[in-house]
Amino acid sequence: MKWSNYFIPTLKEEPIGTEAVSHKLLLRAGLAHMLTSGVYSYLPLGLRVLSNIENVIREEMNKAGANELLLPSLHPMELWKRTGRDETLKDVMYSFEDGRKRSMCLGPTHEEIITDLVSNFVQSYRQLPVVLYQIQTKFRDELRPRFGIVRACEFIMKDAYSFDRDQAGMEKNYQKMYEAYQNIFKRLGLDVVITEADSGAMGGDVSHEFMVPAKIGEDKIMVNGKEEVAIELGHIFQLGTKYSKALGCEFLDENGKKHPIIMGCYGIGVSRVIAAVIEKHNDEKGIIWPKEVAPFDLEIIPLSGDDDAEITGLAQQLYKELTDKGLNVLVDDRNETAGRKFNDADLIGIPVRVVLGKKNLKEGKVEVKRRDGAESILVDKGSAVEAIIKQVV
RNA sequence: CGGGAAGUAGCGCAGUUGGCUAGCGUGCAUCGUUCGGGACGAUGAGGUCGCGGGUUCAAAUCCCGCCUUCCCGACCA
Repeated sequence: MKWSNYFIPTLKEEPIGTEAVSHKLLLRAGLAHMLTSGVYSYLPLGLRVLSNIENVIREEMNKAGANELLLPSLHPMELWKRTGRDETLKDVMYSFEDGRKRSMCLGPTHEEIITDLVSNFVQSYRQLPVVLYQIQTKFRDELRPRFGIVRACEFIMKDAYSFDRDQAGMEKNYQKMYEAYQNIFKRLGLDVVITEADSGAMGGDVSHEFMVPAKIGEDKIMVNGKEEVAIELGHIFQLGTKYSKALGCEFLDENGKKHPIIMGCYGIGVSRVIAAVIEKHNDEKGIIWPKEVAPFDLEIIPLSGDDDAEITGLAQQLYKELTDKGLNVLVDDRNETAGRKFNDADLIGIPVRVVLGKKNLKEGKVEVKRRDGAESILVDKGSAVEAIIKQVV
């Protein structure tokens, strides 16, 4: 990708009304833009990061045996009345009457919807277990949105639901999800602290939260004697039969006897993960993306203010060869000064930077530098591709 | 929803004891010189001073009401 063809509106100055480091960098690096309090647009670079996070989650969910689907955001209130959550979640629900005078809401979560769906198709123990998940926008009327995308009125969540015939089966799926979550956060470069938690409005007996200690946390946890604030990124619940009973989601056993399905649900605040990753991976110059999250694998910076044909040509050649090897490459081909390119590169935090400059090229060398390391290395132009790949991997 | 702070050019800010054509930095446009850490010069475009009302010869500035945003608290991925 050429920078000149890509929309990366970086900001030189700190945006007003930002406190958290991750919030400042989210906006300065051109990842997102606020439409109104608690509502954000994801710009091309931010969308790449979001997609990377989603894909890590997808891989681990699929590995754990869950199937992806997509549920609607627009719900009839009728379904929510059947579990009584039209009342318990009243304050956070965006609800309204539509043109046909139907009472509707925008989904703040999806237990009711998925349970209703499964009840339509599952009748027998032979069809169980079923584990489904989606990655979708949730709507919550937050009175106080916070720290940019950390607590927003519209945010992206991965929510999975398991349906089993008995407690043992549900606990098995719960354990699989627990392990999948550990893998996900590890791959995303986050050290999570797992705590037993209160199930709150979700219901059920057992639940665990996946927390990342960070300054902008909204929850207080004990890290195993000291109190720390942390961001809640994931929460898994053993729901039991609360929703299946209320919505008639039942199956027949071997003896033709009817039972409510035993459920579990498993959420990750996907958009919130971006903030957590930035919060944990930055320095005074900008973001330092972990490999799996980074919007590009590497950035090539040709310093060819005078339209130097050798530098421009080498940039094109490296771009092609590295792209052919399957890497995502960003080339800062803008007609900007070196200082500006370097500062923007540090800000957007691509893991590896390759600088093509006159002085080094005279010696037949190009510079390769990792964003997370201080020392740059000089490599022969001829063997640059191999040397660069070594740094990326 | 309680407490605090703030709204002036795309962005960051100054101006607020009422007074001339509302200013600075940055960004943007054009031209020239630059080109390894946010370069320099010249010219230029860009404003319902958050909104509405009031006081006054005169309001960005004073008064009243409202809106919006951020931070702390209570509540949730």
